[in-house]
Amino acid sequence: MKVVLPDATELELPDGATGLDAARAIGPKLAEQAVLLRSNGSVQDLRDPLEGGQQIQIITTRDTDDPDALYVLRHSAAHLLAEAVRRLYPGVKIAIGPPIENGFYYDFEFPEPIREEELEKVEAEIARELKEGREWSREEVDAEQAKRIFSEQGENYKVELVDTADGPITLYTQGDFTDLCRGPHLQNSKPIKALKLTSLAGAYWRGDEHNKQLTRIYGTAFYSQEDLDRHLERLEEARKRDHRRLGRDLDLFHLSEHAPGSPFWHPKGMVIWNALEDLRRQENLKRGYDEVKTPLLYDIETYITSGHYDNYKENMFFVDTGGEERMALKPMNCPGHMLLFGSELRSYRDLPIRYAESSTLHRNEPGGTLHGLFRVRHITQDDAHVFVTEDQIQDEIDGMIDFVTFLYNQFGVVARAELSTRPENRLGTDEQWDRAEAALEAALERHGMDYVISPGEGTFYGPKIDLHMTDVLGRSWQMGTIQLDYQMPMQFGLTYMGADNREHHPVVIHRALLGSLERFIGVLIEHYGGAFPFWLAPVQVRIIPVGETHRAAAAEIARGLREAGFRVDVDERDETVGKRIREGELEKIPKVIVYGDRESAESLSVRDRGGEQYQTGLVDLVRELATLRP
RNA sequence: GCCGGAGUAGCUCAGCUGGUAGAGCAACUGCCUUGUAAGCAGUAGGCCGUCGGUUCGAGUCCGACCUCCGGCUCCA
Repeated sequence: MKVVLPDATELELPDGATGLDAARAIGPKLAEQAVLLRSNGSVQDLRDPLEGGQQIQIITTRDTDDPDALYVLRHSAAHLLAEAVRRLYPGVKIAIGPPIENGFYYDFEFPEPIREEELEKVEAEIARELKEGREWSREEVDAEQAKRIFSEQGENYKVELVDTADGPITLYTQGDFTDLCRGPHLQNSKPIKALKLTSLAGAYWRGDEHNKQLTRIYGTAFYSQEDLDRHLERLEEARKRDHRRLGRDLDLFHLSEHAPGSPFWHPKGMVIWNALEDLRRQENLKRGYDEVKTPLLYDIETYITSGHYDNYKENMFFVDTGGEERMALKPMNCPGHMLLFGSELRSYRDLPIRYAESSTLHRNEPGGTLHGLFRVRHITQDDAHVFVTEDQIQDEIDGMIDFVTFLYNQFGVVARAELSTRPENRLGTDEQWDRAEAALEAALERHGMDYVISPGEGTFYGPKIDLHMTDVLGRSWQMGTIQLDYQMPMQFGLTYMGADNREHHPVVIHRALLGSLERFIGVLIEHYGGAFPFWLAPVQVRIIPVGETHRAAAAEIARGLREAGFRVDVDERDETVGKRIREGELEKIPKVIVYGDRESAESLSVRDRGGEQYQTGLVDLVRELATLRP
């Protein structure tokens, strides 16, 4: 048979030859360095037989940055971890151990809980394995055989995996350790030049909290020590952009144990908050939304009607009013907006009705989930509920996608869109779902947005589009959401009078575009690394008078800039110019003006963030700064 | 909520096997009169997260709780 190499030449091989055979045919060095085979974009184990006509590419230990090469390396590293743990902890059961972005993990059920300091011991055992060297062999077996092997070893998790596996069952063996595994794996452990166990965590078997919680050991591995060092450096750099750290360093906000999950916004953080609010308000008005304000506290009856009492109680804060009655803080704006819509007779001529509101929501998020500004209990969404007829859905969704694209473009942030479709348990007719899903998808298509479909992940009341962004440590957070809802208007008995002189239920679209202001600001802080663009910067211009005698003139310049609408402060502390410049730089202020004997209002000395300097007059500076506003 | 880790000055962190707490930066005071990323000196600052226990004695050992950090689950 013949296979095709990357340079389009053909290689003649005997039938049944493997990737490794192909590598040997090309050269012994290549065979030695080979780690896996890529064929038409998918990866394949070197020990797999090839098919005639197949396009092949041999990936080697020199492809140290190739994601697939790292993947296979880390997958094999995970097996070394499992072998080590099994040797050190008799009675341990092994579950699964895949490679992940930036590393790998393996889940175990330990007979006795283990502590983080024991990882060193495990690491030492792996080092010993690496020193001895391990070779992987691959074997294909049938399900019965595999189950027998693993039940003899008492590995019930593996037995369960075999039961749910599809396709051929493969086993990989290194030394005296055999694992159920799809592969691919390295030929041997030589390419693993750097390996580090990073953390210990609990993880539910099959990701289901009703199942037993296993112990997960995380680690990472590289083709060289330098690569590992670089990776650790990158992590360190990422931590410097962490919004929690920058929030304190730049004096934007703080969190207190007296109000867990509820940020205290400092004056400088409030500047950014208000800039977002201004943008939101201005655009909402342009796009036909009406701003409303509805109560924070409602009686339980309201939440029973909305379904929150049955479905969301665990996450709500209840308030004892002193008498019989209990009330609850709103976790969402929808019940209020339903009551508002229902407070008057509505005509089809009134629709769409677009209620926008960004008041405070409270959600009692579980303690272990709180996280800086990304997961809070005090939530402020740029929320809106739009009441439409079915015919208006398409245009309305379209407008929302346009809106959200506009907003994200203001900051140069990119979100990943996800379309969640009808779940098993749902309300409404299939025809309604067909139309609703089609409307969402058409809007995404029309705007040329990349999106993935999550089948069955819609809410029980309708499909939705969610927008996700990633933080500085690679964690994904949901930002904006657009949800179609046929049900809540019915629960609240909302109607409008149609052109046919009959009552109809409106459809409601729940939508938050930035998502929560808290989370969005968290993303912005990390996105800019604290160096906000001029229009968002809490302090836009700082003036540093060189000496005491320059303070009056500096104050005068500051007054002029403030009158022109800029945020200016003057650092007239009795510190050296060098020190004050350094601090301005650390505070990431976009423009620093040094004012001394050589300067005048006609000739100012301006320093850009980063160190670039130029001379300009006050009038020209005002003109320049005005162009930096959106 | 679950698993692991951590809470010492405003911030970053030292504090050994138990013997009454320390540095740098910040703050304050004085000197210097400052020119594009840290001038010099001094002073002050701590219920060692909270509560309980062991001990002659606890920052240090044990327990509970609170908060934070890394995961899991859940979510904007």
